[in-house]
Amino acid sequence: MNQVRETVLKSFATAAHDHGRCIKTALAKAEQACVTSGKRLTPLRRRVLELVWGSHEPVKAYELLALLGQEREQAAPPTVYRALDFLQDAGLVHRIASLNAFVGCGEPREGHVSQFLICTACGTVAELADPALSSRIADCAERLGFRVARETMEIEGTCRNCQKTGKAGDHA
Amino acid sequence: MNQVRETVLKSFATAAHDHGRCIKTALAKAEQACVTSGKRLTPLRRRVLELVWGSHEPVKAYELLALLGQEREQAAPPTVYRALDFLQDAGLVHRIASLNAFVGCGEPREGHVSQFLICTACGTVAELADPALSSRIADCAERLGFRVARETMEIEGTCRNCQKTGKAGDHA
DNA sequence: ACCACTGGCGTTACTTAATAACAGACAGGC
DNA sequence: GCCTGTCTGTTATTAAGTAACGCCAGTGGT
Repeated sequence: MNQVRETVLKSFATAAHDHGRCIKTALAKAEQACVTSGKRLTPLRRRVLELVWGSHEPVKAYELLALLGQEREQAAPPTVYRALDFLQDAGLVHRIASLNAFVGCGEPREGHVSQFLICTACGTVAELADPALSSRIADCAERLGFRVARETMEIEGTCRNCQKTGKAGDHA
Repeated sequence: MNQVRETVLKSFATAAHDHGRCIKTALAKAEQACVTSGKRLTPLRRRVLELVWGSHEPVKAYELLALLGQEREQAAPPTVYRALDFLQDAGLVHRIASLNAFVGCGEPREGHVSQFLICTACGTVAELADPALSSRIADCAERLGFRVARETMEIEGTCRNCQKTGKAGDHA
């Protein structure tokens, strides 16, 4: 059985970790990824990415819109949705369908799988990248002649911290 | 490795299967389940369930609303959403988050897992219930001290039929 | 230098999705 | 009868997402 990826451990250690640094790293990686793949990380897109990375909690499109509205006159829905579309295509953010929200992706790579643990108490989201899961899915699908294009896995529950502190907030 | 459940095979065999019968069975099971658990499957709720079972394709809330509107004067969003909420709680329908849509559940049971194969060509959805997948998820989660409450798995791709016929419709 | 083409963005308007809050109806227990 | 809770009707509003059009800056060809 495979080692569970470090990404996850990091993300749930929110109390401890230096998030400013976390954002910087993410932005740097993103920039790098765009250079490599010839995609244009414009100021607007960069800023949206930065805002998404504001926390490890999923951010809603209209929240982003409001944030953008504070710093520039012009901010309509398409502004933010277009940026988000780009970022998704580039593998820099993931959309969490069950929450209608977005989170930054720590390991930009196109065609990336999308497996998340979502703590409904604190709202934190951790990305999982378990090859065993993916391959099990592939097995099931193949047996049915189904060709997999995209997998979405969103697991809600309570993270270790929130179990300890008995939190029960409603970030569902 | 476990046998993949029959449910799936049935659902993708849409061309062949007698859907009228399929609905009837589902409704009967639902009624039974409600009796057993002391829940009230009112005429409205029953009708909504029936409409959801109209096909094996996911149905949108506002489509249901329109259908309801044809047969009764009064049909506002809450009408249909409340019915859907009830049906979800009772485990009679599933919500497919990535599509904002609903499908009937062939095996009503509360706390049911939710694993779907979604054909983006024909729109058909098949429910998967693979214990191995669930247990692998549980493993990953446990290792991180994460307590799983609900799992959502939505796998998009192309079903066997559509691969053969080369269909490429956009039921994404 | 000029032109055409493209991609990114601004803007307006609209559709779809979902929920809040309040009011009436109705059923069952006492 | 009356109280209580649950189901439904109704109105209004918020959130989410998309369509369509036009401008402009950069790029590449001639």
